[in-house]
Amino acid sequence: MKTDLRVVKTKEALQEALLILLKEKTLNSISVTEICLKAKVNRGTFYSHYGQIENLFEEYFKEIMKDLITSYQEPYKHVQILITSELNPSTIRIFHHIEKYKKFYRIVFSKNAPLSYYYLLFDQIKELLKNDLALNGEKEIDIAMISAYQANAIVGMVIEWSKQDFQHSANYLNQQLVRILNVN
Amino acid sequence: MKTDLRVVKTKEALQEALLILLKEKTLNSISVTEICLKAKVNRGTFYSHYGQIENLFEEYFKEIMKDLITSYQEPYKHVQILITSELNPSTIRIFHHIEKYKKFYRIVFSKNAPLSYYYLLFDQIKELLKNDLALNGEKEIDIAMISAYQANAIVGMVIEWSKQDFQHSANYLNQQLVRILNVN
DNA sequence: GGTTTTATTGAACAGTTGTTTAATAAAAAG
DNA sequence: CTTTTTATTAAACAACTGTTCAATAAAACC
Repeated sequence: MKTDLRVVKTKEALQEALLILLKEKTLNSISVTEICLKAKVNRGTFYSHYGQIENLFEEYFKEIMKDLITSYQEPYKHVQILITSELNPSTIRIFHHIEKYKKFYRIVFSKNAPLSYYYLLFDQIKELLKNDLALNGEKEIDIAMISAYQANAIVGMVIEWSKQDFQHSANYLNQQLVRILNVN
Repeated sequence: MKTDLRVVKTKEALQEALLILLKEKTLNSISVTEICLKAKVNRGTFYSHYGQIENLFEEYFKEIMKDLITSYQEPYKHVQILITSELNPSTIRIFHHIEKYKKFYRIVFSKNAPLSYYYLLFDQIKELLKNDLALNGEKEIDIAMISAYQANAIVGMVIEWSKQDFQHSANYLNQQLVRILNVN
């Protein structure tokens, strides 16, 4: 099962066309026709690969998710002493990753973005946190539930952050997270 | 500034048409043309009021949000065996409300639903929780952040719940929430 | 009840959508 | 290099979109 070169080419062309158009206008003012025109790809070909523009963006967003994983796993390095013992230091990197790609997260968190983008982020953070999850003999806890709880709590902060157009620094978010966790 | 009777009538007609169509097919297979045909309303009139179908559903969803508020504020009755350590009396009402309207929350949490629905729910829960928020002299905590954190944590559980098509009971969700809060 | 204001209508518009078809061109396989 | 396989293309399709316009009808106002 090789990947046909033609497929790779057209997908790349469509990806790039979308990125170019996103610099000029908003995601849902962009039409399929327009993307295909810029990518020099037949409209039928677009539909056979993606079906809708959202799926094209989603494919790009998956690349960004890869950066989230590596960012999360990369320990300390960029952190300036800050940390308390209460906070899992890896968590820290999530906010920095988002700050780095805030241009795209503005789209992800915009009102008419489909939930599918949100879910990609949510599922990824859930997965990352799940590995670090230490349940001290709490047998009755539904792992899926507590992971969803913790992951989405962090995304909640990001939503708040995005609503203020990412004015705060990533470090501020970390600081707040530490304090919130200490309240409980 | 009175509300013109004609406006009320057309909006009601459009609302009802949407609800009827939602029983037959999914939200994004429904066209504006179709709604207007069923509502006996001119397409131009639809556009002058809503612009897109999502806004029509949003208006309906706001009605459901009113139920969330009254549900949350109404004193708790439905439980037979009341174990105080296992019950979080305020949040259980949120879970019951969602269970009651799960038919609509399936739409709200579907992959291609716009984030705007999510935000309506999130903002409402945030608001409800904010009133009950007791910060014991934690001056440095950003109220907006901790509210977003807590509200979205609960919504996170609901996402997980919806991904299992609301198979669990509202009581199960609440039980889990209590246990999760005790871990911290 | 008569007048004024304003929401709704119908019709038309160019443009987009999503799908399908046979023809073509490009890659893979031998 | 030749054959086979398969992705892409162009063209055409009915349907839907979003917008605009003057004409009409229905409320609001006094």
